[in-house]
Amino acid sequence: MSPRSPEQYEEIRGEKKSLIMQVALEEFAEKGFHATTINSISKRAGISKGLLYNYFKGKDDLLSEIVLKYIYEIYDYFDVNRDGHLSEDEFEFFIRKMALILKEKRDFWRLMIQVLLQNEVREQFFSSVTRNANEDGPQDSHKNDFLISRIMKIFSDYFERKNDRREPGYDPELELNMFILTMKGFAFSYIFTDRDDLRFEKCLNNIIDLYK
Amino acid sequence: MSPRSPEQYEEIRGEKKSLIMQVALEEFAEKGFHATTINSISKRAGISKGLLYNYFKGKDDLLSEIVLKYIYEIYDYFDVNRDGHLSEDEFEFFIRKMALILKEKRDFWRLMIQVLLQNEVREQFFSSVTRNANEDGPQDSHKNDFLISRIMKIFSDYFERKNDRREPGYDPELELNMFILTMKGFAFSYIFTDRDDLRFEKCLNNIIDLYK
Amino acid sequence: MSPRSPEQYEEIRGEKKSLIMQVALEEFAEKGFHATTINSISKRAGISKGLLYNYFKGKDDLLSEIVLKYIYEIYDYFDVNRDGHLSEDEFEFFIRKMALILKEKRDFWRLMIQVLLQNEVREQFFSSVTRNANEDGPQDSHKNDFLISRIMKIFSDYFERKNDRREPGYDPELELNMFILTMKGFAFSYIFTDRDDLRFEKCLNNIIDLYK
Amino acid sequence: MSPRSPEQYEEIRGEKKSLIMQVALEEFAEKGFHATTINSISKRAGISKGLLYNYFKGKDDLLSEIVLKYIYEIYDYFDVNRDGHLSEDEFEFFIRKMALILKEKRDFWRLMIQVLLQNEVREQFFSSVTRNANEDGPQDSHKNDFLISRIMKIFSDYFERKNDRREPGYDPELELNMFILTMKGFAFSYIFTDRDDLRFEKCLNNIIDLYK
DNA sequence: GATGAATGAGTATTCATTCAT
DNA sequence: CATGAATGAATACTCATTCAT
Repeated sequence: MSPRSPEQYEEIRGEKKSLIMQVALEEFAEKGFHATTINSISKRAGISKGLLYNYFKGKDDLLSEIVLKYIYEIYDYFDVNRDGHLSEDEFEFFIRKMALILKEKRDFWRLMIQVLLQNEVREQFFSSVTRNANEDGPQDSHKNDFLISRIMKIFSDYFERKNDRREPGYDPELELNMFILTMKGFAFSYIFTDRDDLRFEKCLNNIIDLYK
Repeated sequence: MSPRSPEQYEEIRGEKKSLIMQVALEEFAEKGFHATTINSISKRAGISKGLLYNYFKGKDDLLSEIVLKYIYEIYDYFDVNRDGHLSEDEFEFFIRKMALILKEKRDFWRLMIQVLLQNEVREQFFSSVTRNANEDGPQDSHKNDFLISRIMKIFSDYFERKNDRREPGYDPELELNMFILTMKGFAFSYIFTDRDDLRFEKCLNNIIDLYK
Repeated sequence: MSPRSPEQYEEIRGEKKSLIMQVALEEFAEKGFHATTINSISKRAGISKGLLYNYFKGKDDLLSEIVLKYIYEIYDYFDVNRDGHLSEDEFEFFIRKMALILKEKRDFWRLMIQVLLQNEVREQFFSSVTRNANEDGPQDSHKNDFLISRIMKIFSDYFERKNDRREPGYDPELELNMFILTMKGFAFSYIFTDRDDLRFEKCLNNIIDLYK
Repeated sequence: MSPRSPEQYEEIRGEKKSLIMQVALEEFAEKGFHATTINSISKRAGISKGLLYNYFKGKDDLLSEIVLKYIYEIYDYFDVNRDGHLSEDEFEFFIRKMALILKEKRDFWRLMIQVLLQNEVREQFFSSVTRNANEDGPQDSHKNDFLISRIMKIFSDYFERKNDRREPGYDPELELNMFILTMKGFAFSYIFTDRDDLRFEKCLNNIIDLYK
């Protein structure tokens, strides 16, 4: 007789929203953002089209909520709020964690690549990131950049520190860039492959050997 | 006022077709395949919608013709019909050529990534390739695979040959995979960046140093 | 903690209903009937959508209840249940009262115009009215007509009576029609203007001078 | 075999566009803007929904094109580009022309009232008009105002001139406002009535008698 | 070859209304 | 009484494709 409590409503909303985002992510990853219809998402989620619009303003809003949610999740994964110092063991841990995230959030990365392929979006997102990481100046912590540039800075410092105890020809900036490039190669190979592959494990070990 | 010869007609047809494909590629790369309309393509090409359908069966046909055309172009770039033997100098030449192609055909690669993101397409395309390249058996020359697997085979042989004169721990298959992975990293970094970057040149030299 | 008496419940119901109708009228007047959503009404009234359906069968029902309520209010304003005789002073009082009602119920009139713009509704509403007023026969007191036609009849009689003491060319029916027409002009000018305007007062006085 | 000439295409476009606007106006006038569907318009015009969007950007664009078209038509009707001087005969001609336009464009006026009922739109449209007309200063011929304010100025001048030869109590501004008000009353009465009515002719004559 | 008007199936989105709690 | 999640029919709008000229 009596209506649900606000907490009950909040819980229902939270669960439904999660469900929709999960289902939508899968569809987006499989078929692409544009090729995925609101219809198929709601069908697959077992809800009506209208309900989806109770939770999201539209298809674009759904997309950006998904992207933001996962970015924050990944951010939390790395617990970036540490002292900023990366030991060699932590470095290895980091790399293996990255591989794990690639595996567990493969759908998200596929979606992310689609997003980054659109010219306008890409620039806001990535451009400033690498630039910030290579600079020594105080971090310019704009909202968007903050998450990734923070990680980049930690790696930049890591390779800078290795500079001290290496041979003269060692170029820390080149080393950083090559490391990032190699990780991107690993990531994209992984994302574009469906099944798990024994070779990836070997490559990962090799990358750690090379840059640790 | 004399009527054009059949050859002239053929040439006109060829040029128009090329123009349309060129324009379509740019639009696809900029806005994505689904977000690009036949209307905008024909407008930008300065022709009518109807005429486009004189040259292509439909939007999908336009896409696959573009993809095939560029794949063949890239294939020709490498002049793969050689003896299959790759010297160290040829290896370096190859890598630099690849970088050049990335630069000149950036639009194509952006489109290609979109294509490969669609699950069904991806599998037909890439999966068999790397497997073939790692096998010694006679080449399985299916249409699609042939082009890329042929190149892969040449690289596979290259690293196999280096095995003979290196230290005991050398693993040619791992070396091949790491090389491919690194090149992919280089490629994706390049594709997703708009402006040319000094760092890419340094990275390229480093890659050559590492794997030549 | 004692349960409310039935009377209290009834009072609460009445107040809630009034609140909803008041809010709905404002929204209808501002944005138009179709452009106003049940959602915005209930939000603005501080209640749930469901509750609104406890008081009204639907959006249409809400509309017609509003229209009827205000018509009766206006009817009461004029206290039409008099003897039907209109003195000159009462005539002036009437006109000024009309102006007052226009001012105080501006939202209602804006809604009313929307209603009358729909073909089907308009006919039921206004057509018979003026005809009735011009006829001498016994009033055809259909529900809808009754309210307005009663007023019209009073005015008709008023101008008929003036006929007796005026010059030969005096046409009471024309005078009635011109008076109604002028009042309509005044009304519409007023309704379509947001701010109060000094000129309206002057015009009103002029109208009274002309037809009193 | 050969395609239509640009002129032929232009002709087809023009006719179709007119047809759609005509039909849309009727529907808008009958059922109201919001209650009219693109579907019903296209059905009634005997075309597909898609075609409508070849000619108009959307429902709103369709509306504003209709409104503008008729405003310009009405403007032309009055041939306002005269010397600005209105003789008594021209005054009468003007009034009768207005009545004619009301009759012939009744659908348009019904639509116009709907438009003016929306708060934002109304202000841009009418507010500046009457103000401009009452001022003596040089006309501020902003785009929107120009059409109507020009007409208003002519009437304003007309009543100003009558001031010279009338008795002392004559107030030209009041006379102008009363005239406008009366014409509005005539217009609205006319617009809200379906059939033609003998009484309107009588009223019109009376108005001319009063203000000529 | 070439044009662009015309189609219609498909898509995102809205909103009155219902109903379990 | 009261709530707001849930529904689904309806609606504006898009776009690949066809076809008469």
